[in-house]
Amino acid sequence: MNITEFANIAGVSVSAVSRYFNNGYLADDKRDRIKAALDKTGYAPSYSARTVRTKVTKLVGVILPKLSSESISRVTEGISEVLEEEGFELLLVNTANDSNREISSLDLFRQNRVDGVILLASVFTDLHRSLLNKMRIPVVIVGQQFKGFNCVCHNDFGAAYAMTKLMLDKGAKNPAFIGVNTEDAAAGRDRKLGFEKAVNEAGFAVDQKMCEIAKFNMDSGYEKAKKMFSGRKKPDCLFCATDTIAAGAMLFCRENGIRIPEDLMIGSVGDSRMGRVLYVPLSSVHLHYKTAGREGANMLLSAMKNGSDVHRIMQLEYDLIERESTNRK
Amino acid sequence: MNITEFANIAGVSVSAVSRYFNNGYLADDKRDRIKAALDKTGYAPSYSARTVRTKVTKLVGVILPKLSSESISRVTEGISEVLEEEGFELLLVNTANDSNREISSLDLFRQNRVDGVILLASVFTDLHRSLLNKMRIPVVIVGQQFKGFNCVCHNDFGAAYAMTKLMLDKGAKNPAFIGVNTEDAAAGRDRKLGFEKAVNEAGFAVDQKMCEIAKFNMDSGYEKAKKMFSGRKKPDCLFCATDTIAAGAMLFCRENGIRIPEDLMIGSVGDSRMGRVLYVPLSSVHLHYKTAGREGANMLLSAMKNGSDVHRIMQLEYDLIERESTNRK
DNA sequence: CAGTAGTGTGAAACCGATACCACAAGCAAT
DNA sequence: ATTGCTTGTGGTATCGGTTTCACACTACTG
Repeated sequence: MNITEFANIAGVSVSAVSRYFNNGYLADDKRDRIKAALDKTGYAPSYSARTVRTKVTKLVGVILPKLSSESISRVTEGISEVLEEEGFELLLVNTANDSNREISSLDLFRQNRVDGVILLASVFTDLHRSLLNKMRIPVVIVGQQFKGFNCVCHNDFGAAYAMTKLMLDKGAKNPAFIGVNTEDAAAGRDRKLGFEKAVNEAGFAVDQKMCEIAKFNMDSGYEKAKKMFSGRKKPDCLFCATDTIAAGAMLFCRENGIRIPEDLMIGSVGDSRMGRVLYVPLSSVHLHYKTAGREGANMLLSAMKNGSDVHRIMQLEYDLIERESTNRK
Repeated sequence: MNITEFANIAGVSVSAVSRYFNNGYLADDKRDRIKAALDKTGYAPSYSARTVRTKVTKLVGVILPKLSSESISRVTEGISEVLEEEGFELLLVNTANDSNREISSLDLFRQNRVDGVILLASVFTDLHRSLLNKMRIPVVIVGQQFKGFNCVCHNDFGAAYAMTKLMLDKGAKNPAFIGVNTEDAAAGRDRKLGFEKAVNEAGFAVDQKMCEIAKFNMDSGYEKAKKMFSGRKKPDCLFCATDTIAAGAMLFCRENGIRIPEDLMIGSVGDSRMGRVLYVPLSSVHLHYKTAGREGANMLLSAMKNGSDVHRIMQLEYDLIERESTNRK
């Protein structure tokens, strides 16, 4: 059923039906007739036909590296809360950490498929920059700081610094580090830098032999902890870039009789739900993921409304959460 | 830029451009000219215009109750893997456990917005049934069994039965239960029934005073465990409908000196990542969430292709995972 | 009472694509 | 020589809406 057929059934003109769904220049009797016919037929106008004319899709593209991650799904939840409130729907693309997929979906969105894009990516390249510059619709990047674009990010540096400092203040002398790929500027590079700054400020030199790079999963955390403890020098505090990595490292400690926090303090970033219930409750740094999603969505909304070319960067702060794993003395 | 303008720039007819993007009846020289013009102009055809004519959106609507749940995000990941492979994109609606939102988004999808729908809902009502019957596009339900519709579900009954039986076989005599709302036929009702069957088979009567209904979160699990242990009769084994609830219950046990598994065995369903690293590693039942997503997507794909009216129900099996929390004797 | 602002109307143009059409050329099989 | 099949072609109708337009009718305002 299309608008013409429906208009005939309702006994009004096509224009009247269109006006019914849009502005209000319509007499009450026609409004009633249309409402009645609507109940009877269940007619609903076609989104795509409308979009052809208006160029408005009421869709926002969300590009993310994976779905089954607590931090990412919290961000997404924040995004969806705000956007659904405003009548937008989410076109989700899971790139599975594949950079090509990121590029190709940005390219897809470049067409009149969505009104705006929210991008959660971990690694940004020049290719990203040139593609993002070509976008004719607003884009907001969440979780990373990428100069010249709208961003909502966390204070990853500060978070890592604060957690490392906490452990050093408690008397640790041999700090160790398990991070992630430093091409990831937020979770990789900045958290490493924050760790290093705290170590240096405490009067120590960063021993790169005590620094490992892991993947974003538990097994990798386990393996890196194993490697670290196989050396001669034993660390007495360990900073992990994510809770998941820390959980893996803890697993190794438990199996090998390394007591936490007596022999080794452990702290990380992310404050995931599991932290509370680990065999030693994990000190972590809470990042406001959901807020980041909400703010990113708000930023996008205002960019879509005003079409402004001004780019804003918003950095969210953190909360240090102390639990048993750093509770020495 | 539209197809006409682009065709002029490329020096070919509008039809030629359309054919370039669709079927292949096109001479090589024109193909080359179009390719060159494409590089120069960056033209891309409009999806909505195409959809008006073809009625194909290449979009699948996914309705889910929340995003930040490990099981749901694993299902979604499975869905996205299969559908993106086939060139479909996901239109995600997060209903935040709001049944009205479920209804309204089904209604939205009823229009020509998507080619098919995957529905992850926990509670099904008659309203759902009537609305689903009105859908003119294929729908697949994942995680629940709803007669008369395409479903991919888990053996929730069997999973709960197996876990409870495991604990009873180890000698437990006072089984307790913390479940979820039984309006949720899968995680609520079936897991309760599975528990009850195992208890009855072991020669005990189910004591409804030892059965609590919790929400899907850790704090709720904690509270219900507290309530349960405040009574005179103390359970010696506890089945929880989800790992998260079990984790909350464990938290209570730890705080109150209840030893696991010596005083209380605990087992649950879901096999989430945290189970391995809880202070007592948690026995659980692995459900194939990601596979459910993949199979649901496959089912939808074939329904969209064949437009078949035959409804299939696929039930996935489970794997019992034994860890410390049930390791008595 | 003229002027004008606001409300209301349906026909027709328009949005940007694809499907259909009639027709042509090349080639192999009858 | 005729036929049938495949490949290739551009013009145009069509998809299902919205926006524009010219015009009509009221209700104020000065």
